[in-house]
Amino acid sequence: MFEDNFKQRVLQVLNSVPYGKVTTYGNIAKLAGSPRAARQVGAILKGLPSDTLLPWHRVVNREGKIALMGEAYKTQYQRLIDEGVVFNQMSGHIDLKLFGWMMDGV
DNA sequence: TTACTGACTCGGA
DNA sequence: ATCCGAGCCAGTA
Repeated sequence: MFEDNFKQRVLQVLNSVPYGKVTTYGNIAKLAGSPRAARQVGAILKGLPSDTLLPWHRVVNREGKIALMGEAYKTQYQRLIDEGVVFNQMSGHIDLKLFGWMMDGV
């Protein structure tokens, strides 16, 4: 009945992350009802089709850094830049105080 | 059914 | 700040 799959709820939360903002794997897991299932969020994003309309690039780790490597990193980085998200050039992290969406510290 | 995996997170050194 | 070890839990085999 009303107990949707964890995956479906994660996708729903992800779809509500606003343009120009970012959130963390752990935060999405919490909003989806499983605070400790951050790793599953990553696994779900990994399985998304390349042509998905979901804003998967707005998800970073708790340090405000992109969890991907190589080409995928560049893709996510560029898409965030296009949305106006600012990266600290020295450390490569995003200031979650400014760009974080529904984060605890805010 | 059990065992292993990992786009994560946290606490301690 | 960095590094390391352990916990977590939904998929997958």
